[in-house]
Amino acid sequence: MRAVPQGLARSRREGYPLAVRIASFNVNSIRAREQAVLDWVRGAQPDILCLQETKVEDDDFPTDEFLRLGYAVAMAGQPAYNGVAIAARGKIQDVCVGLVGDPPNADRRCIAATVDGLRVFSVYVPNGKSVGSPSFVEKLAFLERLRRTLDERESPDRELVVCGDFNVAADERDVYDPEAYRGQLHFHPDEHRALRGVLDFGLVDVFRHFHPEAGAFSWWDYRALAFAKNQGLRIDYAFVTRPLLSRCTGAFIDVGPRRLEKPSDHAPVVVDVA
DNA sequence: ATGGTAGTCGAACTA
Repeated sequence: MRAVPQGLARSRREGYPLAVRIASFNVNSIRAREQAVLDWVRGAQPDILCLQETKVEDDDFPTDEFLRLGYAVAMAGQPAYNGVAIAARGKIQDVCVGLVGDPPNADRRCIAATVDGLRVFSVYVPNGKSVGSPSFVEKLAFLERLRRTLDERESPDRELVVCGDFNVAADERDVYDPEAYRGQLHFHPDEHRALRGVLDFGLVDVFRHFHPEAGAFSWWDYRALAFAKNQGLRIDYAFVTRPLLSRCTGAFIDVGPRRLEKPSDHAPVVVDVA
């Protein structure tokens, strides 16, 4: 009997490339959400899970709990704010924290790693606070540095997935009320330009590739009964290079966790690869 | 309703 994590046996198909389920989940505190996230992992069985807004220093991350489920974890955390991680059933290699051109002591908003030959990014783009604010300028600069990081370190000709909370709704279909949001935070032309800059590296929005219809959201404000009224935005994405897109078999947003008591304000995005 | 709720940290900040 070999000591192999359960998931690997499930993912490997003899004579075929690895079948992989990749997920991205802004958990809004991994400590507040620990049981909800672990329960979701047990049910959805992702092979690779990108986490955002873990809001915890690395020593306090529930690493052992993930290990018990068969996942290794690479993390880049800080106290109280931000924090990203990648949990995976496979071996996690070549971990890289931050972006090319980051200022010293930058917020922990990006971690990259290689899992079974697949390059994975978990990204938490700054919210931006309000259009034109210093934080908004930093949001645009972050997206530019992400593009620069991809240019300098990765290739659109190789299999790569960039997962995360981008805090930008890509087009009208991603906003419950596009006319009310036009020009506002999350739906501003400057944000769209910056997001397009990232995608122009050679990335495709996998969920949108499989679901062209409007009205699928990944985030709902905690306030004003936004979830009950389905007043949401789609701001969480899995972007993949063309070589990886050709192996993708489907994608979905799992609203289940958003219905629970004390949920994250985001729902996980899931991508399946043959 | 320039409000509303949630998380961190123990007042105010971020989202």
